[in-house]
Amino acid sequence: MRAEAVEADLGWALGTVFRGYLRATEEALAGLPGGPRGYQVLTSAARCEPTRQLVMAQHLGVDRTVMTYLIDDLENAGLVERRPDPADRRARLLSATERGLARLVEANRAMRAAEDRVLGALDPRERDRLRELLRKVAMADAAPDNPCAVVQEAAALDGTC
Amino acid sequence: MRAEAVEADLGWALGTVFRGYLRATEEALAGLPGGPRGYQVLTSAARCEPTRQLVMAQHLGVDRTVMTYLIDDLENAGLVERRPDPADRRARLLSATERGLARLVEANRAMRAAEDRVLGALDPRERDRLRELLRKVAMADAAPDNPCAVVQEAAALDGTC
DNA sequence: CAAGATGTTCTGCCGTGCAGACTATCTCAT
DNA sequence: ATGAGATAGTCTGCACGGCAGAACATCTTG
Repeated sequence: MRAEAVEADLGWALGTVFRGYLRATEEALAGLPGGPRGYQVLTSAARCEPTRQLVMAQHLGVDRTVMTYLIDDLENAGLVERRPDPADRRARLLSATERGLARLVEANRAMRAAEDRVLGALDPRERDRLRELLRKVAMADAAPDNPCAVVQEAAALDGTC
Repeated sequence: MRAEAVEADLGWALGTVFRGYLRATEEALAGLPGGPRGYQVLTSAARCEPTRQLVMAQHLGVDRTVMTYLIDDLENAGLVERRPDPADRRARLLSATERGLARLVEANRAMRAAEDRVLGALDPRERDRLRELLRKVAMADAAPDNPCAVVQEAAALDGTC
């Protein structure tokens, strides 16, 4: 016996799909500060209640120090807004501006198409399954101590703020 | 309506899972030059026929220039071997040494455990499904013009060299 | 044999993650 | 109330990896 193929390696598949995703979305997010990361920050900032920088950074897997200038760029573009938290003036609450929301709607449309292009090898049923499984793993990984995230998300999904 | 949650974003899920993978495997691959990338190179080098650097780099999504010192490190550790291709002396053929194969077997064992830890939120059936779907997307993305990769892999998997 | 293409390596630039320091603010114990 | 320690955000400096471009050896084609 020699060895197994790289294609069987989870890391290879993850990395390849991730790179494909980055490639496919870079044109969909052209002009948006921060690229995919900026898109995720903007999406998070568009939630019902404003979120603190650090909480958001941890949830998105972005370093604190990177978060600073990532938000700087988005703020300079007029897409998000930083406000001191009245309950803790050390913290800054992040929320999307009207312009940011409009830009997000536009970006969402482009992203749908890009994501479908990434998953082009799968039929619609498989795509949903893959999204679901990835999300399940990611949720468990991102918030082992924060079960309310699921509730928050459900509330956000049906649009009731 | 405000917006959808980040958790619904494919990029967020992919990134989070990918980071979780890197975190989980870094101890499994401790001491192996290049970390996950080195592991993939070593796995690829352990194939039946030696492969050219550039071909391998493209398949693994590694930059040419990075591939150079990645292989340098693995070669210095005595795990892989560079030889000029007799058919084209510009190219270098990469193959794993005996020591590299032994190290790979050891690494594979540790990686199995690490990968299962990453997918801990899924039951065995779901894990297989996720691997399968990811692999399908990755294969289509990595080799849109190289259908024989599947055959090569099948040959490698059953150990017939 | 000349001209262009290709594989590998090297150099330099940039974006990103990370560690550490610093300021402003909060919390808690006394 | 007040002082000690913790925390949010920012800034600086370092390291690693991707990327562009050049250099060199070699192959291929006319």
